[in-house]
Amino acid sequence: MNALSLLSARIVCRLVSSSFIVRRTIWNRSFGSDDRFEFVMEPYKKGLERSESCEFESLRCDDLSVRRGFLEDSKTDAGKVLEVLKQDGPGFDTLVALDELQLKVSGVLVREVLRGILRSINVLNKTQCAKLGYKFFVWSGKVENFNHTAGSYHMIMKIFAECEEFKAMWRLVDEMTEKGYPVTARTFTLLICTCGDAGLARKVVERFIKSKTFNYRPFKHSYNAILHALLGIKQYKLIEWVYQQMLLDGHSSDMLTYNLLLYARCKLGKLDQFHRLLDEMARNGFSPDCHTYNILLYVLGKGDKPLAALNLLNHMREVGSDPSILHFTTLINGLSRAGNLDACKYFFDELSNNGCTPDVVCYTVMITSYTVAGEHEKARELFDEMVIKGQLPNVFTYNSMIRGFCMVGEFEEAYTMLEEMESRGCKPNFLVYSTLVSYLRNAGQLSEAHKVITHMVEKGQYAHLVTKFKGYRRC
DNA sequence: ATAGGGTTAG
Repeated sequence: MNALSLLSARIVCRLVSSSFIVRRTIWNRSFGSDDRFEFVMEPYKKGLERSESCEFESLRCDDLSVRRGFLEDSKTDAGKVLEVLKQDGPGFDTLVALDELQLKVSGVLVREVLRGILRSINVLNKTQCAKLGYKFFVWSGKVENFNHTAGSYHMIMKIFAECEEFKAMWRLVDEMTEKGYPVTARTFTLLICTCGDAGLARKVVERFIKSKTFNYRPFKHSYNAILHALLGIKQYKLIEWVYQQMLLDGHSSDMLTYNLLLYARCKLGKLDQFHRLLDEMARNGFSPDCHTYNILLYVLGKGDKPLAALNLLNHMREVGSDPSILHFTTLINGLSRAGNLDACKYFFDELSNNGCTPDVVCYTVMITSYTVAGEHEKARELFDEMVIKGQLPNVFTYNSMIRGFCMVGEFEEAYTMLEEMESRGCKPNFLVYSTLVSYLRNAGQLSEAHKVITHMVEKGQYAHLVTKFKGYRRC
């Protein structure tokens, strides 16, 4: 019995049995809140304490403190540069002022300055940010004993992308090529992300495929590199097109190509084509590997076929490809999308019997499963449990919890969660704010929604994304 | 060494 025949077996089964459910240890809320805070802060502190706690290794300690000093100096210098750039305008010679700072220009300094500019971009200052960024980029590139890296090219390209200076991005790619910098998947991704229409995106792909300077390592050929980059930015439809180009160009698929295509087709929901490719793969003598199994588990989960998934897991063990925590997480995620919470719970309990330990991703997926199934209290319990077990919630976890509180209308608790993540050094991303704002708006709490946006902008974050809130109106 | 698991709401 192989995986392919298992998959085509249309076994529909829901595992609804409370006997599978092991009662979890529940966070004892009588712990003082300070205990809890300390507990959670611990892992974040670890990273900070490393340089202080190595007094017995004086050599390492010196290295680290020198390095830290250099980083801090670079940040201070970057601040000075940004101050100078702010004064740019008629009657102020920015380039002379930059020279007068007499700074030691380093890669770190350039990165910090460009990062600073990137952070400050908003709707109103785009043109100015692009101009200043480029002015600094050119200036620093001329400093003696300093050369830009491909990384700094990518940063200025990112600034141009945010400022919608697309032609300037292309000029930079030409410049990179002329000067012999490696044009990589990162360069490709930056360009493709700014393509509003499919036609333009195809042109970018064509240019990279034909390019003789495209550095597509570690992949065997540029097609796989491009397919992989497209998967990373969820451009599934383009993946199909690139795949067709690849075949027209006379390349044959390898294991990576098949897996990338399978992934794209399952994300597009094209299951017929998915199965066709799976058959073709088998015909060409390729056996499913751990990546393929992962995709298959997702498909079985999303198709609400827990029994078939169970069989596939057994099959994996038989062929010596033991399922890992990744496989269980993928499966639970799929089952959650199918709305089969009982099966999610079953496999979440089952993974420990398979030598796996749930990590932050797995807990987050399970918390999300409870949340979308409307079992917010269970989600809260699991959140507490993961903290006890030493798994550090991240921005995905917090977003899921915040969404849960919003769904049950507990906005005060959602704000508390937001404050908590901020105080623990977990920086909210745009999506976290977007979640809060959407739910507040839908609940008719417009002024509260506005407060969240103001809070976000005051934090100095994502000002350029304000217009991307759903139903945004200037008010 | 090199590819693999998780986000809105509509």
